[in-house]
Parts: sequence; C-alpha cells; structure tokens
Amino acid sequence: MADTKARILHATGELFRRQGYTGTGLKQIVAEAGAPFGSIYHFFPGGKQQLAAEVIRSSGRAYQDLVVALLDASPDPVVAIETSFAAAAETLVATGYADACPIATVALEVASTDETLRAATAEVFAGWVDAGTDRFVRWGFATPDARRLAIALITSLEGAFLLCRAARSTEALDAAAGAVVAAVRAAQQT
Amino acid sequence: MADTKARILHATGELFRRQGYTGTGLKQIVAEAGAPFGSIYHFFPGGKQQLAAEVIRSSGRAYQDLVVALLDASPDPVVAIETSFAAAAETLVATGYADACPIATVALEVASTDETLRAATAEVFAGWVDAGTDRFVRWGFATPDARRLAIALITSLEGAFLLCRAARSTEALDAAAGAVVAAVRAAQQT
DNA sequence: GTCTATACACGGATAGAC
DNA sequence: GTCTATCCGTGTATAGAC
Repeated sequence: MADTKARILHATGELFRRQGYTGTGLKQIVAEAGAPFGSIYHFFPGGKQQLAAEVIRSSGRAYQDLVVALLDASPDPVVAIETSFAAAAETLVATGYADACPIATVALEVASTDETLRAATAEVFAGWVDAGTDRFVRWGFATPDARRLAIALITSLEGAFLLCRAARSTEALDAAAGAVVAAVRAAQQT
Repeated sequence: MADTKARILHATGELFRRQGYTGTGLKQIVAEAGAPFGSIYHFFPGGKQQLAAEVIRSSGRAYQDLVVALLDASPDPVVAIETSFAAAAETLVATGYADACPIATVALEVASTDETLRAATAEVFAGWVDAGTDRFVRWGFATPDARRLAIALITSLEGAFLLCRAARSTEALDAAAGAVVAAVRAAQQT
C-alpha cells in the first residue's frame, strides 16, 4: 500500500501538532493511521527520527502554501495580514485551540536535543521567510525591508499562537496583527 | 533538607527549558539535582504534574522579574525594548541557543494535553501581560493601548525565540524588535 | 514483502528498608 | 522521616512468521 505511508505522515502530523514529538508514541501513530506497526520501519527505516523529519518538511510546506494563499488573496498588505490573522483565530476557535502551527511544538522540543530535526525545522522556517519576503517585495517593499517584515509576520503569528493556546483566547492574535500592521505602515512611509 | 526542594525545582526548570515536559524524566531530574528519587514524591506528592505546575509558576515569575527589570532600566520605551531584545539575543548566543523562554516549550506541549498545566502556563502569561501593561501605562500610554503593546511585545519575543533557536541565528530577534518599536511609535502618534 | 509478536530499556510511581 | 529497590506500563526497535 503506497497510501499507507501517506496516512502515517498525516496522522503523525496531526499528533505532533497537538502533543509534540516526545509526547507522541509510534504505537499511537499506527493506531491513528490504521496501519500495522511494522509499516513505520518499512517506510521509514530510520525510525521515529526519519518519520519526524519527513513530517516536519511536509507539514511545514503545507502550512506555508496555506498562508501564502491567504496573503495572495489581497493586493493590500494590511488587509492581507488582518484577514490572515483573523483566519488563524477562526481555525483556532473551531478546533478547540489545537490547530495552530504544525511544527512549533516540535521545533522547540528538538532545538537543543536533536540536531538533525532542528535543521529540518530551520529549513521550514527559512522557506517561510523566503516566501514571505517574496510577497512583501511584490507589494512594493525593498528586499531588506521585505525580509524584516516577513520575519516580523511569522514571529508575531507564532508568539500569538503560543499565548492564544495557553489562554484559550484569541486576544493575542489581534494585538500581534496590530504590531505587524504598524511595522508595515512604518516601512511604507520611508 | 529544605533546599533539596529548591534544587529539584531549579534542575527541573533548566531541563524543561531545554527538553520540554515529556522529554524530561524524573530520574534525570534527581540526577541533575543530586537528590534521591524519593524526594520528588516527598516534596511533590502529586508527582510530575505537581512538580511541573510549581516549576511553571516559579520560573515564569522569575523570568517576568528579569524582563521587567530590563524594561525599567530605560525611561524611553523604544530604548527599553531594543535593549531588552538585544539582551535576549546575547543570552541566546552565550548559552548555545538554549536559554530562551523557560516555559514556552512546556506551554505548547500541555496546551491540548493537560488542562491543569495549561492553566498554570496561562496564569504565567497573564501575569506577564499585566506587568507589561503597567510598564506601558507608566510610559504614558492609555490602558487599552498599553495592553495591546504588552501583548505584542511578548508574542514578538516568543515567536522570535522560536525562530532563533531553530535557525541558530539572532536575526529574528532584531526583526521582531523592529515590529514592536513600530507599534509603539504608532501608538505614540495618536 | 506485510505484518505480528517480542525484546529490551526507560517512563512514572510506590513500598518498605533503614 | 530519607532514601533505595522494585513494580508495572509504555517507549522504540527488531526478528521472524506468514
């Protein structure tokens, strides 16, 4: 079965998002995916670490596409940012504050404990920054400003996710969006 | 020994910061603290969860005091923010990108898995927001603006920590500080 | 070539020795 | 009252049955 692998990747992504890396067991993954235990080592000979690396890259890329699609929907950066943060808030509420960033929890867990996986998360974030920079360049910003704004957008979103999930409130997403908008307007005036 | 408890709390805080909640074992904690295993259940009858709750509150409070002291050092909010983010970057580099927020990793791990600990992290963040709001009020901002700026400050710092630890670079802290400064200046002009 | 049963270490927790 | 030895479950990984 080729799509057994896809089911494992998908189930692992969902569990990592909610429970993190060390908090998710391989047995729980195969149970969720409806796959036999041996399939993990068939498709991922490197075990949990290899599975995690592939999940980080695939779910990281999927989330990048989702956010870029949201940003592309508006020709005005301020509107794009506000609608994107509002959409993130809606998703958060709709999923009981579970579905935020798919790799943030794992990224913090592995940052000082697993060099291979840390590098995988760094690649994903670097891709997000590059994609965001492209958007801001198309909105008319010079490349250095565009990169700073892209990073500010991502860090604000990630930090807001943290506070929102802890507090079970979307207030932080509103405040964070305001800061990004202020940074965009400040860059527009130069 | 009364300070056995303090050593356990301190060791747990250090390990949680680097490895998270599920990634840190009780045996590792007592080894690091130089304490016998039974001490954990002597001082924390509720086991790992109770220990974690106390660590979240104590290290969360300690970090709040540290950041507030940094913010208090400057009468100008923009200078205070820039020096605080710069200090965070220095600490990050000095510790090999290990010492960032003491509770962020744990907060994400427990947000959807342990209601008791989620509430503890929410309390800590709420305290940070209140303390930050006080600072901005003293800098002359109206309370609603002050609260929004405090949240923007915290979310930017947290999100930047995530990207910095993953990328092993302090670039994100610079960009995040810029966004907070822009938000402060925008609020000053109203 | 797929999957099940098992190995072995480590997780949290506890009971009882001192 | 402090600490050690142990319990049972779960963790990852593997070997071998089919």
